Amino acid sequence: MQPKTTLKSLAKILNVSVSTVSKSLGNNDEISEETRQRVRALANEYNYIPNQYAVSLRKGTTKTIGVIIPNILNPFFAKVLIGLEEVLSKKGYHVITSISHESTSKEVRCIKTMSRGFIDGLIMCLAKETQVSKAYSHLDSIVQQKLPIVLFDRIHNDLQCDKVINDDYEASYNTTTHLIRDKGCKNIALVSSICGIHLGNLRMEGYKQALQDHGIEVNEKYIINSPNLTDFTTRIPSLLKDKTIDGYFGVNESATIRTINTAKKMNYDVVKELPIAAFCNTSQLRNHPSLIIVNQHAVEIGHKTAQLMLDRLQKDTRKTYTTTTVKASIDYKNQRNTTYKTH
Amino acid sequence: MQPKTTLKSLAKILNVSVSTVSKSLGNNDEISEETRQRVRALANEYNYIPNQYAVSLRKGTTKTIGVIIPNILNPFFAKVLIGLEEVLSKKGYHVITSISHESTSKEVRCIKTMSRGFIDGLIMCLAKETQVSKAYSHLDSIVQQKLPIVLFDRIHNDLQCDKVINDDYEASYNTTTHLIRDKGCKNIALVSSICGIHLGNLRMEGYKQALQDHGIEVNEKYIINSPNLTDFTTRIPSLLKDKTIDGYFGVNESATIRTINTAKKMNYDVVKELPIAAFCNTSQLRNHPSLIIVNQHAVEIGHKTAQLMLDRLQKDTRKTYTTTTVKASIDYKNQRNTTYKTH
DNA sequence: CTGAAAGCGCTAACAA
DNA sequence: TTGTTAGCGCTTTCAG
Repeated sequence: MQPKTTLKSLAKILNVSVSTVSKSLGNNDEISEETRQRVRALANEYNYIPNQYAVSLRKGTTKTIGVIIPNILNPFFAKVLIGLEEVLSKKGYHVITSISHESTSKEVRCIKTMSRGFIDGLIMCLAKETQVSKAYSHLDSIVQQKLPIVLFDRIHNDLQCDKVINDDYEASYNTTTHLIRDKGCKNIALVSSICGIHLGNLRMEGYKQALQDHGIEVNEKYIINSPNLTDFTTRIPSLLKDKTIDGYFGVNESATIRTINTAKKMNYDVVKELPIAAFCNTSQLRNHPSLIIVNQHAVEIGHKTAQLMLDRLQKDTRKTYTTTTVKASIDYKNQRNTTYKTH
Repeated sequence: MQPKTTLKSLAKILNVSVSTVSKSLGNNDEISEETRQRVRALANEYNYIPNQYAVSLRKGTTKTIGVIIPNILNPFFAKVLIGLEEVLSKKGYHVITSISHESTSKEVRCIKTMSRGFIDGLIMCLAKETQVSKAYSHLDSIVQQKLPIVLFDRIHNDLQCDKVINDDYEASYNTTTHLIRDKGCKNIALVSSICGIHLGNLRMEGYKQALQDHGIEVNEKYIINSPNLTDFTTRIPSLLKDKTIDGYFGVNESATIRTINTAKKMNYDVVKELPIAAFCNTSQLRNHPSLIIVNQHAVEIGHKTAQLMLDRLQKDTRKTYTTTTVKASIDYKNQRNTTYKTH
């Protein structure tokens, strides 16, 4: 290691006290303009960067936000992360990211490492296992510690914190309606591998309600709803062979991909033959010429989530927690309909 | 904030000194077994977690590794990240990630924030802009600071540090050979959007050499090599219309996706009609029934990179730097041929 | 076996 | 306008 540039070393060179240097760098007007300039010049020359650990220890604030996401390979989460970073880093916050790999125990571990001393706030999306088993006790302990927390996408309603979600029910309802009204579909198959996750259930309900509101009976034969992608291997082929089906709705990305690829293996290009709508963030699928994309506006979810965290960090006296909905839009005309609704 | 559990607070309760508590928790045998147990029990009860910032400040070591990747939406990088985390977190290291968005100035900013006080070592993949402009001076300053650094995938040969790469030239050579020998291709089109990146050039050379070695002349008409994806929009259609082409080689993922989707828009299912080989990490493409996948073994690149960092952190007296090659394999038979070669 | 004390680099009262 | 001092939470000599 090179002899590190610290306040002390700068002070020595300039023959002033450490606190003078500290104040100068903080542009404190207790210090004469002249001294401030001398200090700044030298600090610059020596490429001085304050030691974040010392600052944090002293100030009791860390200027870093922890983020826990379930799966980095899902581009939805990658995009949210980009959005988070954009607004957080602009405000001088660092972002440290951990991945729970959809497991509750990993989630607990991540929280434990981050939650004391290390971060000022926690942003997270619940692991699948956590939502399915409804084991939320590890979250309570964060709230008790008064560590600000913002949940996004997969939330736990009872937790006292800010939340950001999609309008999953409405988006699903509208998409199904679009397939019925504009595409003339009557027998719409639904594929989902997020059974058990709350937003998965909402999307399912939106689909069913839209069918009913248009006088179409729900047919369980047309629905694959299993958390296990391997179930798909056996069930998709029979679905695809059912020629009464005249439209598809992929309620999540991996289920959609699995369906399309299985079809390809059977030498059947579903996307070309039938209208397919899907929640989707992969560029691969998004650029697909004929897919009807449900755009979740992941980056904006990141922005909104980060903003809520920032607000909370500034004025945590405010006791009311908000749930913000970022509306998904259907990109069948390449249009963007993003609007926020706070309640 | 709840009154925080610190060494001090535990010491007070137990009526011992802070240092006794500290040593007990460190399982120091200066302290009697009995006392150690009492301390451990209480620490457990109060859910004590040491303040990382204080520890780092005191020890002069941070137990965190900074990672800079160019683009989180590229699943190759996401997978490397997973690999890095797996081995680093097992050794008690935290990982903080920043994204350079392929820009040199962002890269400089990331390095600046991380490089003093904050991290023990830096793992990075160069931004496209950095490689194209060959502006490497910001890296020299890290080396001067004696901060351990490991480069992966897109490296800078002259930098004195450990490196992990794919055998890009050979992988490309072998893939092209496979298309020629096993698939009977003679006129193989190549698409690339990583022109200017060193490994992009290597893959290009591997392709050309394989052609020549099999007595096939390189035809520039068959090659799209532009850093700009929008160029593809104009050039791909004429490529696709050229019926003398009997095989495709996608030298990177986004170029491949763009090509396949453009074909689809033209109602032409290339993948079904012709052999297509591609460097690829997206599950969407990977599961594609008839694609010939060049598997880069991204997760293992992460493992290897992390291991090199760990080694360097332990015994940095060793002066020689190694470049490790993780061999890519061609998954045309769903086989896995991963081997390492260190030179 | 246990404790007192110093100090990592920084900030912020309080003195001068 | 500048400097002195105390202390954030922790580890680690050194003394008892």
